[in-house]
Amino acid sequence: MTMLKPTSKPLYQQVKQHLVHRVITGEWKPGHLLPSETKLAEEYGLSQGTVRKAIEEMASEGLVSRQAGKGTFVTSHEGDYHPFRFHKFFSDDNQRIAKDEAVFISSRAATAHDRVAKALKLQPGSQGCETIRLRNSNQRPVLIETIFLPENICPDAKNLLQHDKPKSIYLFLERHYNLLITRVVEQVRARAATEQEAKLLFLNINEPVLEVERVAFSLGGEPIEWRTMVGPTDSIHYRNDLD
Amino acid sequence: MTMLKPTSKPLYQQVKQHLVHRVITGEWKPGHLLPSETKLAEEYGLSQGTVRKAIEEMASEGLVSRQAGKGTFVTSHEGDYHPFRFHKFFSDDNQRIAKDEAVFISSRAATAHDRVAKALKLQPGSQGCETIRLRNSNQRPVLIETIFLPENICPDAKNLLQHDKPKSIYLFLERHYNLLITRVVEQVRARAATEQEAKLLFLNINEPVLEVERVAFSLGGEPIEWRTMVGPTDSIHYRNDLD
DNA sequence: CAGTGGTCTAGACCACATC
DNA sequence: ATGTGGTCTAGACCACTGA
Repeated sequence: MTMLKPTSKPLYQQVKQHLVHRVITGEWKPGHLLPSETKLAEEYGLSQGTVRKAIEEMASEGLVSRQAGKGTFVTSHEGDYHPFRFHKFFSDDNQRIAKDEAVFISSRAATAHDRVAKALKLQPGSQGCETIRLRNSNQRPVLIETIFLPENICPDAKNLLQHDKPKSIYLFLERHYNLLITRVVEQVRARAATEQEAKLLFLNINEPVLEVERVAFSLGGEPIEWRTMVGPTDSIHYRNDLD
Repeated sequence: MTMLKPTSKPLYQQVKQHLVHRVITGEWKPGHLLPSETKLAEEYGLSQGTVRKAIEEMASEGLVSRQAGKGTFVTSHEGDYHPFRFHKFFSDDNQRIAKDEAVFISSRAATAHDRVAKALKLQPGSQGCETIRLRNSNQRPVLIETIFLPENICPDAKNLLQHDKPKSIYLFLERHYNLLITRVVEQVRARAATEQEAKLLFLNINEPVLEVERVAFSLGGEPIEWRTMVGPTDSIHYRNDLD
């Protein structure tokens, strides 16, 4: 029987905390079955109702999912606190367009044009690093990402990016600049594909594409990154879940 | 003692639905104190635990807030539950495209086509009410809304809508059917305008438009409404704020 | 069939608010 | 002192799952 610290916190909270710990440390991996309420109640020396309340909170937070008759399973929590949580593009068969490695097209020094400078509150003509990547879905290029990072905030980004080629820019910003992105604002539009876009995405020119323009802010509320994501939406879409 | 319908739904769900109704209809107004669990349990002829579970769900959804020793209060849902909180369209000068009255084009009985039936989990061929509205920005039509409401959930919607012409469908659903919309899922795509759309929006045919397809769910998690919102994005955009 | 989670009951004790 | 919600227990019955 597992012992709990004799704090004043409610027992079900302590149980929840302990169960979360066991999930995080990998004792129960994503997709795996947890012991039944009865077993856990016995293990912790508590009633089933108390353990139930702990598990129900975890379920409501999406850490586990419950199925009557089968049991409680650890959710594959690729979903919530990972660096792709801002990525809203999904294929029409419900796969997130971010798992596969992005293809790096180029990474070069660039001047912030008006649209970028305004969004990131930079002096007009400020220097930075512009990176272009391509994302695939079902072996087909579906998304062009154009990413601008200001030189004054992210010095030497060009070389670091060319060396790292990270899957996630936000993981890269954490590692190299200690910048944690906590908020993004996106503007979504429909427009015709440019010649360059049509070429990269194997489209006809003037075909409709979705353009997402994003500004990412750090923990302190400072605008850090500007990017656009452009692609056709016949086999993928932008999904938004609101409550 | 209040009677509940002898359906197969769990009692606490029925109690919750009924309590929500009493809040919406103004029996208990924002800021007011609800009867105690004991009183309500007595009133409904159920155990305190069952009523408790109903109230706890309402609290977790922010409809009421609880204070030990004092009681349960209706949340002043001025800020959070307002009916336009799901409306993500803004003009490029940052005005929300929803304040002005929508122009009603038509409201007619219709059969749910495949896309609708699948999204709302209806039998193929189910009946319902299809409403088309137009929204303006700066004296120009910019958004076509096509709204489908199932007949079995929203009986007589056609006549009620033609009579009311409500600014907000969700306010309408609350008033007439006691349905509180708490969650929507949207899929956003870019595509070419159809002939009819081009005519209504003063566009050339095949011009790129943004299409937002939405499914709205009630408090109980049941899909209620299907709609699309279609428009050009040269003077407006779809904005998403993520943290 | 036995085991699981889902629902519902009926009690108990506690800390906190109010009067 | 009384009433509130917060926690905890111990049982009951159900529907669903899988062997």
